[in-house]
Amino acid sequence: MPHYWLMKSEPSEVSVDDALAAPNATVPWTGVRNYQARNFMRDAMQVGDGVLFYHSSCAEPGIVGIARVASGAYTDPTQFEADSPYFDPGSKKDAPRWLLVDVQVLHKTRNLTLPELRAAPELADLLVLKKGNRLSITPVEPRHWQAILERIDAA
DNA sequence: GCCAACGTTGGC
DNA sequence: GCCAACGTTGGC
Repeated sequence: MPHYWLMKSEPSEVSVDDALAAPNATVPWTGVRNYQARNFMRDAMQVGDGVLFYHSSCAEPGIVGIARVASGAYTDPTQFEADSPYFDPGSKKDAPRWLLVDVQVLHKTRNLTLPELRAAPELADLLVLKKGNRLSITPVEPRHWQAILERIDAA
């Protein structure tokens, strides 16, 4: 039983176009520094899970691509790189604190914007739309996944 | 740039 | 274990 996820990326860091341009359209999802998001990757994600690629902190936030989980969780190397913005001096090599998965973009979509998502009654319970939500990785229910695919094709 | 909301830290 | 202070996220 596959799971579905929404994963946020700042396009100024890694946009969907950046990901598509990478070898095999696959990028390591570096920089997750939140325990809940890490635990999703570690405990629940499986290779092949569906991913909604979301652009955050930009002019037009929204879902911009369909992707898949392309690896199991493994150590995020940037936590040990002193010159990285994701450096974590508290993480030890023999007990890494942070993990990542590889994400493969399958195709771009039109930008299904945040206002559109908010306007869709069937998406009222989508976690990323909840007030105060800051999680960079959230699970997506199958009915929401389906509704979002339909919304992308519509319009 | 502002600010609401949330997570983390650290003193006690 | 509590909670105030602080830092970060992310939409606007």
